Amino acid sequence: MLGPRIASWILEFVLRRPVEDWLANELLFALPLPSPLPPRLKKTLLLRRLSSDLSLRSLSDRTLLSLELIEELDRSAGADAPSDSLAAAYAAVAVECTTRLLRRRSEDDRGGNFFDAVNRIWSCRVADLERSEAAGLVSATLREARKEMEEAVVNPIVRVDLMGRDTKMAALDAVRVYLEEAEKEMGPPYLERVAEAISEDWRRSLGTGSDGSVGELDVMLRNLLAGRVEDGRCDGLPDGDRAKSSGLLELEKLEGSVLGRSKDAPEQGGCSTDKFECLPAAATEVMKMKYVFRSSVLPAKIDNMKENQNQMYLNPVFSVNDGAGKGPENDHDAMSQPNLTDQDPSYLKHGEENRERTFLSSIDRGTKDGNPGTCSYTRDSMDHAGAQKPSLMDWNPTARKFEWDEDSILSPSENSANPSNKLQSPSSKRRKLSLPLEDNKTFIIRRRKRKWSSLEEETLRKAVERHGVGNWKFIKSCHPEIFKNRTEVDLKDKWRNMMRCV
DNA sequence: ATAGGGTTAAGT
DNA sequence: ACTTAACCCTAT
Repeated sequence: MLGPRIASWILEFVLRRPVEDWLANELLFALPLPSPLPPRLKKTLLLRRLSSDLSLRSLSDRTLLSLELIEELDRSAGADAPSDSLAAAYAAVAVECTTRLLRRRSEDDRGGNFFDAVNRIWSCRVADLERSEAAGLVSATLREARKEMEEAVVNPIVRVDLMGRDTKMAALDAVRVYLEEAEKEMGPPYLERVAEAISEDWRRSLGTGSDGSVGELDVMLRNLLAGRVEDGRCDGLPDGDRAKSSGLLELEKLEGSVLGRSKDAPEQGGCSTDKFECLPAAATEVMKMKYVFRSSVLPAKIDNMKENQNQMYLNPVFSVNDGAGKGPENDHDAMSQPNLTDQDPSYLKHGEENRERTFLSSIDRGTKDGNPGTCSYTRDSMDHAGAQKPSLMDWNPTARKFEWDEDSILSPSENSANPSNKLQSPSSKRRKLSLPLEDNKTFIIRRRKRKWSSLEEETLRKAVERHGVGNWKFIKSCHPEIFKNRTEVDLKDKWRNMMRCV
């Protein structure tokens, strides 16, 4: 049996190792993780995401978001204030996210993107931050930078000065410094600590031997995946590894004693959770987190394991950062990555990406409304967190539709050739949404209705006042946190509604 | 990306 | 049963 707690340990361990990103992702999907995810695992995922950005040398708004989420996570774990290095990284990345648009200015763009970015990042995002509980992220440096950015909007000399600076290197360095510090603070992966306490030999057999070879670990993980971790059961390990697997079981039992005497273990600053909680596995949050991570680390198109394996051999797109404090020396060989988008990772793009069969089994096919044709997610993070802020790892809120047919569950690759077919009704303009099972065996998932909060309404009202009607995407990007559960279309619809009442 | 028509479901 | 906010689909 592979319990949720052990699954967390394994994932944390893997995330801290230089395994391929796709492998880590597959494991994220395959493992029976607990829900809510343990804070320590969340933080590990976020750090890994940062690490990925760093090794890809791709800093974007999503990097900013990662840093914000880390701050929020630390804060909810009781940390007083974000560390200097976190605040410094945030400031440096914010500066880079703005100035890079200055550098990239092209013939058809007369700096408009830069002005947009200043507005979006500095006038909206940072201003929001200042007013929020996350104000700790707003350092003196950040304030100064904000002044400078706003000055740059009106003063070409400041812009030229900005362009002359290597803000990218500065930001990458700042992120690197923070990462090193954070990983040090986290200490070695939990699994490693437990294993260490039990047997040096066992630890080596997991592939963390002194030769630093990852091959063995890769093989083991692939076996694990090939065997499909189902129903919390891990029966895919080769015989030789079963012993290790049951060793894990023993570990779980030993958790108390081992951790009870973990004085020699490194301090667990920042993220207070020294140990993973063991909570019942509810699919929703786990899925959310999986989405966040998957969409953030993987290249846009990931269809199945086989393809990914091919990709691994033929086209090793990702140069995964060594993670666990191996140091900054590999900066030079981190080539720029064509496949990486600047998109906010927490938002999946389109239907095709949603059509992942891997996690179908985890979807809550709620039939509480008695409608057999609809699957409903219960993804209201407020429900879990009470009056708390929405979950950090909110599942992709912009996903609108989810569909598949029975055949594609059995053989996903064969039927996914032209997914858009299924969207079109052969005859009429619109499909009969209420009978999805009858005509084409397609499920339609409708998002749960969420009433607009007064904060959302007020923010929208002000934003429209400021930026005008119709700039929905821009407005959303100005308030990524407030509108994280809304699509641009939602904003538009809401405005339409608000206008109807007046 | 956005506008506008259409659908769903919560609330009365 | 009716209203309407929230959500979905698709032409442009």
